[in-house]
Amino acid sequence: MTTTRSGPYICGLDAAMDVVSGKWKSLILWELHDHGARRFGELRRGLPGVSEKMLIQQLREMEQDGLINREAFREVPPRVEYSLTEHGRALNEALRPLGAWGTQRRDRLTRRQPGTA
Amino acid sequence: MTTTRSGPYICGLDAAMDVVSGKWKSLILWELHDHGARRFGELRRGLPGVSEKMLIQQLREMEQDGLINREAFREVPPRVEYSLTEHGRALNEALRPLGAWGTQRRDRLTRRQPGTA
DNA sequence: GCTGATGCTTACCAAAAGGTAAGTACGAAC
DNA sequence: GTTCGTACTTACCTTTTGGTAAGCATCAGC
Repeated sequence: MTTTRSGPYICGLDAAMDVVSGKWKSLILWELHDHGARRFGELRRGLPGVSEKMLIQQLREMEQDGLINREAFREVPPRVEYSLTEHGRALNEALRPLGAWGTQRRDRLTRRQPGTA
Repeated sequence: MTTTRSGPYICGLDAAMDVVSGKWKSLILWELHDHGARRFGELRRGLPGVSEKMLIQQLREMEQDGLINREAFREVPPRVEYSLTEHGRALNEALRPLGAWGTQRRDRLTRRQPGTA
């Protein structure tokens, strides 16, 4: 896929979910928001359990969707830095209430099923 | 699966995405928010393209996750009404900024690729 | 006793998403 | 010339998700 995704969206939420769904994307957004520019390897170490293939795949899609910037430095060994674009930062702000809701939900769950979470 | 989902969430966003991801869930939330209580058939007609299997599946998961109520009336032909719980309403509120962001994104896309969306 | 309406359930299949493991390119250090 | 570190790439496989189509249970109306 060489262009940005754009299904026949029914509503705005639809269009946002399309961009944000993907096992690691919200975590990548968070990581970049927290640390500013990060290298590929730093991201990999920051996301426990992600494989290189998955990480790159999600980064590429997010780049195509205009959420992040990729800057490659022509050095050896290579260095590549990822950072949020303006749209990415705005998305992160828009996700904040959802994150807060999720935190409350997680608290509810762990209080009721202490061993499961 | 008889209990609520609860993976080992990394952050609140994670926990929220788990509950909201699923092709029709955000649309169901929106539909219930818009119309209040709705019958199974009304929801099906309100979501263009959804199959009965998918609709029920998503409704069951959302019920288990405490987002919606299911009320069955013992009539013939049967009548079942779905409505948002308090948590469901709170989730909808938390999704509002994300929906707004998505609407902006959709507008950007349609302005730049007029035939694709 | 057949049809219709409603809300499911089931079996089976296709597509998409995700995971594993190995390989590549580059030059610097040894 | 072999090893190291970085950032990928590729082939192959498994798991998850979504879709299709048919069937079921109930009773009212005809």
